[in-house]
Amino acid sequence: MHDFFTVNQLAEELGVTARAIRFYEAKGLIAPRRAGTTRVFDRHDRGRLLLVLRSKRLGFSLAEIREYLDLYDADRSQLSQVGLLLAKARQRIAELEQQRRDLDQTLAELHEVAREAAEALAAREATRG
DNA sequence: TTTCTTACA
DNA sequence: TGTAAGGA
Repeated sequence: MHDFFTVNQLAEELGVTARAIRFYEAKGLIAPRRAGTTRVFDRHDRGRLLLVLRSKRLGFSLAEIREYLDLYDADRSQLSQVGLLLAKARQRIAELEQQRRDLDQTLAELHEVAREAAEALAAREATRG
C-alpha cells in the first residue's frame, strides 16, 4: 500500500500528534530520513514508532525504550537486546505486582471500614426500633 | 520527574 | 526549528 509516510499521516494513523512524533525524534527514539526539510518515514521508522507506543502502554519510560531500540542497531545477534527486554519486563512485572499488593491492601482496609460502618448503622437502627 | 503541548522568534 | 515555559 504505502511505502512512505509523512509525520501527519503517521500521527493520524497512530492517534498521536505530529508534535509528539517530533518530540520522540528529538529524544533519539526515531530517526526518519529527510527529503529536504520534510521527514520521510518508511516501514522501518513506522515499526519503531509502533514499538515506542506499545512500550509506552506497558509503562516504560522513553529513556528505557531508547535503550532498547539502540541495541537493535548495535547488536547483530540481538542477544543483549532480548536480555534487556527480559530484565525490563521482569522489573515492570515486579512493579505492577507490588502495586497490586498495595491496591489489595487498601481495598481490604476499605472493605473493613465499610463493614464496620454498616454494622454501626444497623445497630443504631435496631435500638431505635 | 517525565512527557508532552503551547507559544514565540 | 529550537526552546522556554507550563500542564498533567
